[in-house]
Amino acid sequence: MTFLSVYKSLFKHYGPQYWWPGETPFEVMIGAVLTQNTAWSNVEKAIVNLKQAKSLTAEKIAAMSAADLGQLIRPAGYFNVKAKRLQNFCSWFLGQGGEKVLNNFDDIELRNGLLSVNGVGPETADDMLLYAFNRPVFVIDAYTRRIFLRLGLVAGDEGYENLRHQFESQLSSEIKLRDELVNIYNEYHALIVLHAKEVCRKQPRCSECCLRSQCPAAE
DNA sequence: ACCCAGGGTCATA
DNA sequence: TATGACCATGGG
Repeated sequence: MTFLSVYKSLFKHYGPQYWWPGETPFEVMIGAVLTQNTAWSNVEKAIVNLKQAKSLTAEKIAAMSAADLGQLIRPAGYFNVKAKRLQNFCSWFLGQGGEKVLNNFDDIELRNGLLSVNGVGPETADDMLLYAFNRPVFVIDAYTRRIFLRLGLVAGDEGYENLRHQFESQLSSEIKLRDELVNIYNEYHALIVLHAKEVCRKQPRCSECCLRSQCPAAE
């Protein structure tokens, strides 16, 4: 059993997800911060507010007061913390020269830059790298840990980087074309989130799970 | 009324 | 390095 075979099962069962939900790369970046430990339905409301206020740009977010920004993103929760984080990110984004310049950074350089922003941790940075910048990074989240621990493919207590490299080294050894690898990382993470939310939670019956033939925990 | 959600930072030991 | 406290809204 491999990471690739699990991916194939999920893809066959659910089909492509075409993530990330967002109209522009910048919207994806903002959504990545807003969705930290928060349901996506709440993030959507915050993004609608930002759009209605015509404030979904790095310039506007960096310039407005933290209090005003906090009110706009309030439905996303932790609004005081996230207002500051969004401003930290937008200041950095503008300081680097914006999207045009950042697109020329290599993968490592861009990842380190994102991680240097206070409020952007490994998962948020990888969401941005994969879904806004189309870079080949595998996103690890709580769902990924749970599912693959259950499948017996990981120990479960590895650090973030360790786990990410496990997925990346194995998948990149099987998929040679960069664009194809990016596409698989993109769909894979989306499928993991979908599977965890829509199936494991609502319908925790192994006999109905599309991964049952690969899962030691299934009857 | 309770539980959790597509994390991250900071203060302690 | 490794825990714990803290942040906060909205849906099930």
